[in-house]
Amino acid sequence: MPQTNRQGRNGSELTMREVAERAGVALSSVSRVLNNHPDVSNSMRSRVLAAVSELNYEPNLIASSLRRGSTMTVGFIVADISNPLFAEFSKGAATELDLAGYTMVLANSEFKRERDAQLARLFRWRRVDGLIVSLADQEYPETIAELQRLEAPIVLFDRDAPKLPQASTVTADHAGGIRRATDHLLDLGHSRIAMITGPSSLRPTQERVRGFSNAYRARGSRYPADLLRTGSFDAAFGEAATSDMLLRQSPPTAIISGSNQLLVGVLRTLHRMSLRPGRDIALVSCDDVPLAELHHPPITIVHRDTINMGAVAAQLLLERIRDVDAPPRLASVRTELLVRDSTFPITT
Amino acid sequence: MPQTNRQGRNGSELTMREVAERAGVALSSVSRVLNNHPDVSNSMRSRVLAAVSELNYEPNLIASSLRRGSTMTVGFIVADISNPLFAEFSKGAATELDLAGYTMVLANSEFKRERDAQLARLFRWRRVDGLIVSLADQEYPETIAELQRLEAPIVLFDRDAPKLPQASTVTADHAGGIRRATDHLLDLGHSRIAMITGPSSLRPTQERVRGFSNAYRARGSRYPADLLRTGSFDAAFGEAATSDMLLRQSPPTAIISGSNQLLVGVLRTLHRMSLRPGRDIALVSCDDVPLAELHHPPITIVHRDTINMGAVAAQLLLERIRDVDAPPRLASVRTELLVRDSTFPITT
DNA sequence: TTGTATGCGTTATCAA
DNA sequence: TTGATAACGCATACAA
Repeated sequence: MPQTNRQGRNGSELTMREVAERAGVALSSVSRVLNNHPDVSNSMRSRVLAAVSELNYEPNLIASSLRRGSTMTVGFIVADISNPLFAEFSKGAATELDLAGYTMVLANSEFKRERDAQLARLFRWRRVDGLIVSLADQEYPETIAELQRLEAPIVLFDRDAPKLPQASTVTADHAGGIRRATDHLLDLGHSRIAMITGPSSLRPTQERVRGFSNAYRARGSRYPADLLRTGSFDAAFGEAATSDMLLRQSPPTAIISGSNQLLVGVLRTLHRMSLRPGRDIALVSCDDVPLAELHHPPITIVHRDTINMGAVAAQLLLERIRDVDAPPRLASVRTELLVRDSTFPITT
Repeated sequence: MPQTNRQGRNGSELTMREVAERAGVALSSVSRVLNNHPDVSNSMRSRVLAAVSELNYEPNLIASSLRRGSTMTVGFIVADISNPLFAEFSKGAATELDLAGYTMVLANSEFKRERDAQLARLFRWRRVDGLIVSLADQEYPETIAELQRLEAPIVLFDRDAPKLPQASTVTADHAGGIRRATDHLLDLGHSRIAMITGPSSLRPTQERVRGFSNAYRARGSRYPADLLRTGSFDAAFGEAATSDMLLRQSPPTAIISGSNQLLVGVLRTLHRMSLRPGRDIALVSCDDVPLAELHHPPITIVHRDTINMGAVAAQLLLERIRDVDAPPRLASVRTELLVRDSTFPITT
């Protein structure tokens, strides 16, 4: 005999079967009542519900998922769950999904592309109804292959993946934000502007570089290629890159940091070198966090509504879960420049 | 030619049945091979695996869960997923659970106690194999009732719940940390020390108050009750409480903030009042975040290893998932005082 | 070592 | 409107 024990009188799980017996009706009727099927009489409904509460019956969502073919579950693969920014994305998404009755499963790739692929497979095996992915590497073939095999809808979170044309995408206007930041600095008289940002293979980086370049080009010049550093999103990279650039013969007079984590590294180096933002060097970073607001002086920021961005991702996904034929969509969240005291006119 | 789509020919799912047919063996043999059952011949293994890869078979974890009675899934209810601290707890837990083959489902109560209860029920219905909970309210009867009905093991995360004696608990030595922080301030000559911390109904708050009180009592005095403010963990409360206290006739000369979020509020008020920590007022906060490290001046912190705390929670849970008879355990993570420039000797 | 057969708890189809 | 019954895909007791 296959043995399973949960609750219930004799050690086996309390199921609809017992409820049906108690109410003196058929198993199928219990199911209908519990699923609000239209064709149930009031007397049937009350008899069943009485039995349900007497026995303290609890539905088994696993069995339900198997039978229905849908798990009411959505996966979200993020690159770094401990980054408060990702935490806010996931909060926005989770709130929206909850409202629709979906449970979000959050997974962390730790910026490892192999992990992306693994997780995509695991989610497929778990039969999620949809997937939101902020890939560690938007080109990695294994990951793309795994995602292509997924029949559930996909939303790419701030990533480009031409090989996944069936996916919806949510992004932020990084190019516009950095364009405004660069214009702001150029207007203040800075010409040696450094930009330190993430991996060059990721959309946010590509967009930021584009915005940076556009600002210079609009003035008939080219951006200083020696002052552009792409690499990764972590503090250590920000720290090293800042150090490097400031030790040059002609150091930058302004720095643009491409993320909150990079900002931590940039500030570590500046503090170590006793350079004060807003006085000795101009500083702009991306995404508003307490550190930026409460730093002395407060730091100028390219801001976006992170909670909302998560919510939009969830909406795009739900749209396609509900309507299989809905075409993939692209949504972009706007950015805005919050000018604070870390940027100042250069005096030559 | 391996079929690339996991849907079978007729649109229905590709199952072990097809694999068995393709390999010319019984359905059960496929299952045995895939589950590494000891009694399988090498020839059987290779035949089955060949068919599996030819057909691109993918297991259905939902069906497997139903049959096995275990979902290889663990729930984690946190009060505020967007707080970087909780994000780190969950990262530590997820990493540990992953290693053991479990998938973590993170849920956010937003510090709403009704949400705790709802989520506990949902997780029960989803048949999670275990649950880690950082309750919004450790007394709320509905939540306690829901948790009591869960037959899967529970780990309380930095919470006390005497009504749940079957649960393991992981906590941090908040009392010791605050005791050291208070001693530090008293040694520096401060006597009007304010403490602003979370809800008085939660363990961390209770422990902090205890540590605060102990420090004074060890010196034969009592802590200044008018300077203790408990309330909530958010920045708004920190901002208001700080404001209140500083506008009194005899304001504190030092402030202890009970969380990273409260710190944000405290600093907002101090900045607004142009009071500089480390010069005009001494400041200690709990949990090291970039803001504390990179603030000017850097802020003295009661530190704990958050990632590790998450990992320990996962370990306690796995211990009881694997051995049903294992007794509940209590683990405590140590805290340490990181003395920085925000604390200084008072000059009267 | 392998095959046969059953049931996990639910939903959906079909008659009644 | 209700009831009987057949899947959903898999893992296991048992027979061979």
